[in-house]
Amino acid sequence: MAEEKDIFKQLFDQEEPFTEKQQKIVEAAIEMFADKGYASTSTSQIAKKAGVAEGTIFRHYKTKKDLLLSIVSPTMAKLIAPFVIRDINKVLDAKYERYEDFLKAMILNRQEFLKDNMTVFKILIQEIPFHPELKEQFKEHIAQKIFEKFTALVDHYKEKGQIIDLPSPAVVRFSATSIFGLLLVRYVFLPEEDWDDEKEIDLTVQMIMNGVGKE
Amino acid sequence: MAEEKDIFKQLFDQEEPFTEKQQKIVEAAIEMFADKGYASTSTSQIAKKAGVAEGTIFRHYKTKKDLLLSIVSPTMAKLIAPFVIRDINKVLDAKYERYEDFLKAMILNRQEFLKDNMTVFKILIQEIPFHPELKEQFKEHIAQKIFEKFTALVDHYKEKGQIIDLPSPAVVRFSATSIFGLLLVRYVFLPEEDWDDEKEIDLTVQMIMNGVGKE
Amino acid sequence: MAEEKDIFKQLFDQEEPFTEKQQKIVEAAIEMFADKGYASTSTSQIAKKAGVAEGTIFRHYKTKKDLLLSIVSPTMAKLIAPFVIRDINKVLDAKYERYEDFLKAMILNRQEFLKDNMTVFKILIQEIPFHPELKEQFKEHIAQKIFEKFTALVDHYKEKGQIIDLPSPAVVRFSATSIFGLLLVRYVFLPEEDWDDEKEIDLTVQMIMNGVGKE
Amino acid sequence: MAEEKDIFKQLFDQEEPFTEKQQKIVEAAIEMFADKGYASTSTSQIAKKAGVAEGTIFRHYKTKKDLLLSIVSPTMAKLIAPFVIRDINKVLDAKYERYEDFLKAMILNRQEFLKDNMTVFKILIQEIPFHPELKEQFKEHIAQKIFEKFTALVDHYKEKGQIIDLPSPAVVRFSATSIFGLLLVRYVFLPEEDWDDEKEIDLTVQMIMNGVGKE
DNA sequence: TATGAATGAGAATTCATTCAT
DNA sequence: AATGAATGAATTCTCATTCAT
Repeated sequence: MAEEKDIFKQLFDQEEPFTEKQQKIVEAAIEMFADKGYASTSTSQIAKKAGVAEGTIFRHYKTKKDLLLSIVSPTMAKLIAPFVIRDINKVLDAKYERYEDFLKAMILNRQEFLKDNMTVFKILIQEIPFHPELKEQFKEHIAQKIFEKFTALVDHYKEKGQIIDLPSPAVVRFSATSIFGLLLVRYVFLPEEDWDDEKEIDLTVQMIMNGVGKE
Repeated sequence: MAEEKDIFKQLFDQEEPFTEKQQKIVEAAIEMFADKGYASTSTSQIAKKAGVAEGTIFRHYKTKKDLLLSIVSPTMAKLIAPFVIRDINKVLDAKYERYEDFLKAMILNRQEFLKDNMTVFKILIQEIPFHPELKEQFKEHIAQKIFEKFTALVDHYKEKGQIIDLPSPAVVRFSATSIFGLLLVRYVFLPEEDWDDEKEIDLTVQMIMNGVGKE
Repeated sequence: MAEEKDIFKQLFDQEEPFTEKQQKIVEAAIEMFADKGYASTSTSQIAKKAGVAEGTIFRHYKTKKDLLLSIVSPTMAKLIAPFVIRDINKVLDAKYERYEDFLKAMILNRQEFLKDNMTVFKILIQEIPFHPELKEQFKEHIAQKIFEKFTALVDHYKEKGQIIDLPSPAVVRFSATSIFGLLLVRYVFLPEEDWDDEKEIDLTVQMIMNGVGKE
Repeated sequence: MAEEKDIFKQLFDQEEPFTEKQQKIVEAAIEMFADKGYASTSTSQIAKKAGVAEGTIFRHYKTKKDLLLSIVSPTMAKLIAPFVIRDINKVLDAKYERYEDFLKAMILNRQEFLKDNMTVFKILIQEIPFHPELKEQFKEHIAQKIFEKFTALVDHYKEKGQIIDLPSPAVVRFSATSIFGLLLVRYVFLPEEDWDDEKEIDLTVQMIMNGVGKE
């Protein structure tokens, strides 16, 4: 289990040194952006919550939008980190013989990541529609890459005779939206409910496999 | 096909008469709210786009938020219309013997509705997180009701031996997020792509059935 | 004397209707821009002096710079009005047989104009160096045009044998800076001194004529 | 030519030693003040252009205005240096028998000075209107002194029968504004043009002499 | 019903200056 | 001497809302 972390571990960890105040600003901003949305959060409110002068925010971030991007962009990158490693197929081949093992490992891993980044993820989801740059960034760098890799993966397991003969894109969309749906509901829509995460994941994987798996 | 409309037909149709200007205002607001978000759209921009004076907006809507609610609330109501009719089970019993027939009919119907209300639906999805009243309204009146009815439906088809023995809530969540995922991707995330709607729906239903269907 | 006004009368008089508040804003802005300079005058100070809300300024002028330009540009146009009338030579021919008569009439006329527009003229002079658009506007539309017309005029009086055989541009520059110098000192640098305007003008014309006149 | 330098040589040469950073700051400030004006140049921009930290500026100059004055005041003093030497009349008597010789020598000398200090001179001219202290300083110490000495000079040459019988102040103003006009146009307004300096000066002197000279 | 000028609270951002290191 | 993070007052500009016409 520990070794799985190796595969999916976060690839981008080079954070610049933050001053104490800057840290406070980012924390305050994350909390407020998630709560009320970027557009409805004023820099003066952020400053007050962070316990700094308003000017201090603009010493570290040229604009309010810069602050948003500095929060959201790294998370976007980390979100797809597991999919950008080279030769993912070979690695998976060695590690996960069955599609469902891979699915479960991946869900667990991304869930772990989301648990730690739930708030920023919420901001990401909420703000993407309103910021063309974010949308673009997301589409080109994230959605595209995940889709490609995932399709390759499905092809891979298809060849091994584990997946039924449906168009790979459909399988991918189905698998992805199933997982995305679970995580969205679990962490964004109804985070306050009691969840038996292990069981939910098992069920989801099981149902996906029933849907696309071959005997 | 005409009869299906009977079941899912829209229940709330009592619109007050709009003046021409008011119509223009609402149209402009819908377009801009969907595009840039409620908080980032100014009443002056709406007025300009609608070709009316700024004051005119406030003749018809006491506040900017009133304008938002007047747009979004009716759509929320209509969205669940199919699920609030009494004795839905009996009706379904008579009409759709199989779970998958029901699923397909429902998806087709809601898709039709979304096609006509895509923009407002987008606004609804985008603004819910930022407006506690909307969130509350949505949770209590919409999600709750759909979940209840849907669970009853699943129990209904379970009794008929068409659904495997998983906890009904899990089946509901799985079915719902699969459908919701499809519609979300289709109409909110990637509306510009070319879609073979009929086929996508069939595939989705098929996979859901593979996931939860018996035999 | 009244007829001279005909020749040099202001050509651009189409002012849009100002609201009372707008008038107040412009008056306050003119006074303060002249006194402290554009950059050192804040819109809140202008608003206070004009007795309006700060927002009102931006209802009438999109930006602070717009306010400046709306004040300065028309004056720039009016300043050269006398030189843009067609067939100025013919008119002059009929009216002023001698170069010095023309000079005196023109100085008197422009002096009249400056007396009425001293403050805006001061702003113009002071702000031109700091605003590339103004500089450009001034160079291309004003300086250029005056220089051309003036050169033609000098040629005209040269042909009549009234001006000595120096390069026309030099004569123009000398005449112009002599006049400009007088007006600058009189109205911008030392407006508070007691001046015998008639006499100063006569002296200046006399010295210019001594400098460039024949015989 | 070397001896002329004696007469007009700069009187104030005691500059304090500048650190390298300080030098950079002053250079940056001069360039930016001349370009955008004092009020529109921020200390942070100066710091960036000078390649120093913002705080460093305030190590050397208590305030931003101090920085301006430290740049502008010495130039103001040097500008009138030639006129503050005692017994200028006697010196001139010995050196320049004719008014026009004196004029030409002086213009050449001041032109040399301006050529080396054009940028600071531009700042001086541009900022005087906005800073009462500067204005005061200029009027009392500069304009006043030049005017007095110049008047004495004109009287001096009048007695020698070289200048016609006009009121000396008028002659002074005329001569001064002619020269000032030339230098202003040459170095502030149109510095980029090609100038035949020698010739322009000769022409100006000639025209002044025609204007005020006897025979 | 419709207008649009006017408002004042508040938004993002800039700025000269201070101070601990 | 030099730094650069921090400040808070001030600046330009926006915005939802009001109201006399």
